[in-house]
Amino acid sequence: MARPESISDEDLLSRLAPVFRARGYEGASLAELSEASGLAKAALYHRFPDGKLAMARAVLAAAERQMAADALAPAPPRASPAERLHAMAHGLLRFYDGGRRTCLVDVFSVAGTPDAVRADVRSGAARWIAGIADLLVEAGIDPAEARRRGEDAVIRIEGALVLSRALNDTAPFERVAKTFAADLLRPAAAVHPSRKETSDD
Amino acid sequence: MARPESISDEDLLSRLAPVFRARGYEGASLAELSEASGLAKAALYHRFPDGKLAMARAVLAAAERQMAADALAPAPPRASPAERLHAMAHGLLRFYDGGRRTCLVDVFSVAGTPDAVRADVRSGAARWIAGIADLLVEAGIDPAEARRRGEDAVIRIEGALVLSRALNDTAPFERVAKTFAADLLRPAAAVHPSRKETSDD
DNA sequence: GTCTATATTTGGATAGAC
DNA sequence: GTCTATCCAAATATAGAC
Repeated sequence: MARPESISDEDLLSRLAPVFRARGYEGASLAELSEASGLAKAALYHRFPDGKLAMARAVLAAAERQMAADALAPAPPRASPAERLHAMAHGLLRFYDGGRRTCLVDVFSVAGTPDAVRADVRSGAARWIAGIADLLVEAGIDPAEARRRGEDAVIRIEGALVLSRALNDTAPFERVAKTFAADLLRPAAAVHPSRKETSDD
Repeated sequence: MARPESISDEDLLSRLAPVFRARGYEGASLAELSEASGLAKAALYHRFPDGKLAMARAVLAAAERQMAADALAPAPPRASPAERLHAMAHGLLRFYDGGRRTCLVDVFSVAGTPDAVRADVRSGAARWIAGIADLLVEAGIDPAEARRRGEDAVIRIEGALVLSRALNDTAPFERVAKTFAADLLRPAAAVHPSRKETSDD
């Protein structure tokens, strides 16, 4: 521990990520990032010449890779869509630590975050939705409906994370995870036979 | 414009609110708050001796009042639950500017926000859920189920706001608002007869 | 490749004039 | 009740030794 030893990029990102997750882009100070990583500020600038901006983008990219591994494709592609969706729900519970972890899509999309990061968030969220929709299409769901349900899935995940955080109670997120697969595979929606689509305003 | 004229508390809060909404607690700087309000920093401290903390709490309290007026009780109490829920959906669209406005429950619940503000958010979110649940009970829904649906409503609202912000597209929020009333009043849920509740992990 | 030390700007908050 | 001017701490970022 006496000598400065190099830390791998992967390890480094895994230590920086919790700071960005918890504090958001603006809230994550270099002092905190330095302490969390065990590297002095100048060393962080050596690894990330573009500073905090580059750190945030790298953390976001790593999160997307981990999400893809943990949640989008944890079950073998040969498994049934239902099995894969249950595996996805399980992966989401792990990825978000049962609802205690903040989602970067949430904290990095607020104003004040640099545009480059926000653009990454936008494309990442779109890929996330598309990934879920693809799975639902494989399950025999109409593409347009699959797209809607992919959005619904992300909406429920993000909303449950916000509510669990606000209430300081993981129950909402756990409940959403529990009904995740069934909600996405529910029958043809049977939309209110007598009033098709609610025609308000 | 020559003489300093007093501004009403209500007007003042309505000018401070967008800054907190857009930037969150930490992101909202006194420089921005000063510019948005038209008051010098020292004048803001005269109005709010406890500084930014007091401003945030006052803005949050005002938002809760406006939410109560716009969304929770815009339709006459005599109206049917379905009518009141449609009115609520309409009020939500207005309150969140069609999905362009951030929710304070989201941005004020992140770490870095003072505990006093986070506590306000927690109780406010709980009241919000309870308000919706009460309405559903009046509609004849079982109290436990009404509570769940109240949480679901807030989850969908918060999630849709996050997604609309992340994608820079109001469509997700608009879609949630459109199906809001019908989703909350849907039939008995008919929960997956053959596998009650998904027994994973 | 990491460190200590520092430059520079911006943050929240105050003093005191009017 | 608002202003200008200022204080001090913390922010991002860099210089230069090792």
